[in-house]
Amino acid sequence: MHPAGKPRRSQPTMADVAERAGVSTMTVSRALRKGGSIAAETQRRIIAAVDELGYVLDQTAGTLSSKRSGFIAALIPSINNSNFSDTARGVTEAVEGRDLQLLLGYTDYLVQKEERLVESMLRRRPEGIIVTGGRHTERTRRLLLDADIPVVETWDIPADPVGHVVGFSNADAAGKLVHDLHARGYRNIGFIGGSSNRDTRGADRRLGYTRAIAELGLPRSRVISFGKPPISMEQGGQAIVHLISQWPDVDAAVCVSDLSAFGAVMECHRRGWSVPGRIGIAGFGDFEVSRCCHPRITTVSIDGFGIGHAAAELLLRAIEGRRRQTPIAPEVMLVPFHVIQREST
Amino acid sequence: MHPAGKPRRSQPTMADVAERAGVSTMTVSRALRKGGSIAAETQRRIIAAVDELGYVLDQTAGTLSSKRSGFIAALIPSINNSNFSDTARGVTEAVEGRDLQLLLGYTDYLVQKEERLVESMLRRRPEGIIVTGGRHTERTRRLLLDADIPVVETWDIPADPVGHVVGFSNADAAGKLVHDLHARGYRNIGFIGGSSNRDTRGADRRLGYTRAIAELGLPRSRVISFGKPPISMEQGGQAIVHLISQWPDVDAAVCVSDLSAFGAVMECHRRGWSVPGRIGIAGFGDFEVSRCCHPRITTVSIDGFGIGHAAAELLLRAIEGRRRQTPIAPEVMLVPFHVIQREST
DNA sequence: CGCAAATCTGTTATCGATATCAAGGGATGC
DNA sequence: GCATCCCTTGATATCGATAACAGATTTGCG
Repeated sequence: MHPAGKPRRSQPTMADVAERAGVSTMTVSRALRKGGSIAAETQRRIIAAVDELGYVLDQTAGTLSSKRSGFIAALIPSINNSNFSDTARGVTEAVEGRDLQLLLGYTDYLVQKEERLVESMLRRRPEGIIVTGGRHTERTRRLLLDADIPVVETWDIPADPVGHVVGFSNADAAGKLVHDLHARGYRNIGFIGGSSNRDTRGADRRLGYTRAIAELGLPRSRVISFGKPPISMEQGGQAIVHLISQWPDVDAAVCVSDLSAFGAVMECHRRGWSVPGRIGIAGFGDFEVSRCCHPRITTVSIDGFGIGHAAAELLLRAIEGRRRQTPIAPEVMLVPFHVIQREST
Repeated sequence: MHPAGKPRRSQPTMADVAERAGVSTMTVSRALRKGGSIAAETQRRIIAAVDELGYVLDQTAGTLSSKRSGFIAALIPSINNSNFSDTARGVTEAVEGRDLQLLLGYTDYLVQKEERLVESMLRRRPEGIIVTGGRHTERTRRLLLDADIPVVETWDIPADPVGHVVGFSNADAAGKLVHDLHARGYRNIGFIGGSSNRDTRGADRRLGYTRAIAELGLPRSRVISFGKPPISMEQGGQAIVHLISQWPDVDAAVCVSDLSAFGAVMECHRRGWSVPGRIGIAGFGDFEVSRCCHPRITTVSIDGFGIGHAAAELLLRAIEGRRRQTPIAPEVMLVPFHVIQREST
């Protein structure tokens, strides 16, 4: 692979390339980046030297001198949730083609972990950062503000945003779902969610449920809190059993996400409880599994990909604005949600 | 947030901290990293200065002078597949606590995209890299070899590994599944997969299926290739309809992954075809949906988390060995797979 | 033909940290 | 009491690229 007789001591540097091509490092630098003014012949020679040496640009050094790291950070709660992986894809696709790289981090729904991640991201001087939700530790807020880079919060409408926002009200969305169920005749509606507020969006959905129940004057709210959020399919199955045994008159269940809704539907199936005959079940998030299973599950559709894409576009505009010395004003972008009526209710 | 009357011009540097604490930058550097010899009182003063200034270490500069980037790269095909997200979690957890950060990339099952990703990762000089599968472009191989860092290939057993390996034979695993179905009395076994070899592991599974069919002397193989890999739940549902209409005597279907198997099972349900009465359906990967749906789906269980964890451990050992000037020899670690017999066959 | 503009390339300084070596000062040992 | 060692701190050089400016060459155009 390497020229014999000349043992490589370490990675070749730009100086090695420059020497081989008979030019200065500055010329090499220009040849390797678009937009540099350089003679075609010189460029050809340099590219050849790069190939022969197997040279790979050291972006670390470049970042230091140009003060542009060339990457943006995005933090999402979980890699396993298709809503957030859609968002990550949206960000990825929006960033594609630009000379920016995406660095992803997973907070595991924990604000403390978010704080550690934010700091370790900032150490690498991202040009912008996308976070999920509006609840952060005090120190996280301070870090984000002091970092002096554009910030976008997603999947939520924070009361006191750190920077820009691309999100929706989880409470309103869940409330809308409850109202729709009510309109279809359901009266004893329960809620299935996780047993802590760790998942703040889940907590907001429960809030929206409770509020809607009150608005509609329905009997006291029937809430099953089960398992560490985000709750799984399996836990959804267990929770529906609890719900029905605790309040036998329940005629519908709103689940904190499609995963638990799916688990609930399948468990009912297994026990011979008809869905929606015995009980209607609705989810949240419009995961593929809800579209595909039998019966198909009523849910709230959120365009996770769109959120990611819009957040990234907004971030890029903000970064661009800052580069041009014309910062843009903080924006709050509301994304729509839709209740999708399917076979399970 | 900032001290009034003293407008910040830019991010504070270590020199600012040093000045405020009345020490040299070298002392600040030592105070901020574990293991530096430093007086407790000095450290306290420095930490105080850091807090007051809101200083965040610039790791870019640190990387340049210490020649240690402090991160490892991992490339997986897709963020949406729970097998690979499990692997990513395994890597994350193995890396946690060490002073290493994980940078994830998604190849979208495309070797060309992998090549671009590898290069852009290498630009940032990772200390090691984990890739998925054993098929790469020539240039990717060269980049990885020239990079002179530990490499681990996962989820496969490459014929000619680039570095270390943590994987299993997808062909053998699929073959085992077919043999088990045969043992249970199935004779007309079909296969449902994607319509290209873009997903190399999927292609290997099809190969294992074809080989097993030949070994068992079963009638010619019935393969439905449907949709761009990785095929979705929805596509699995469409494929099973094709399979049955094309070969009405088929009595079992092996699906390239649990997602398509699930889609197939649900579609059968919808059409009133009993599973496994009319047809047995098996998947691959042991996704949560297969454990949870009704009927539960027979599948091949692979410990994706374990693969990630083991790959990271191996990589860390290799990195450590290299630091100590005692490189470790290339290792091939086989991970077990199990056919899990469930209700769908 | 001549001068200005455009194109291409090189020199020098610099980004912000850490490696390395050296030195000051107090504790310890004999 | 003096040498030795350890602990702590600092000075200087350096990592590998790019910014900014300047110089050299070519091109454009009246």
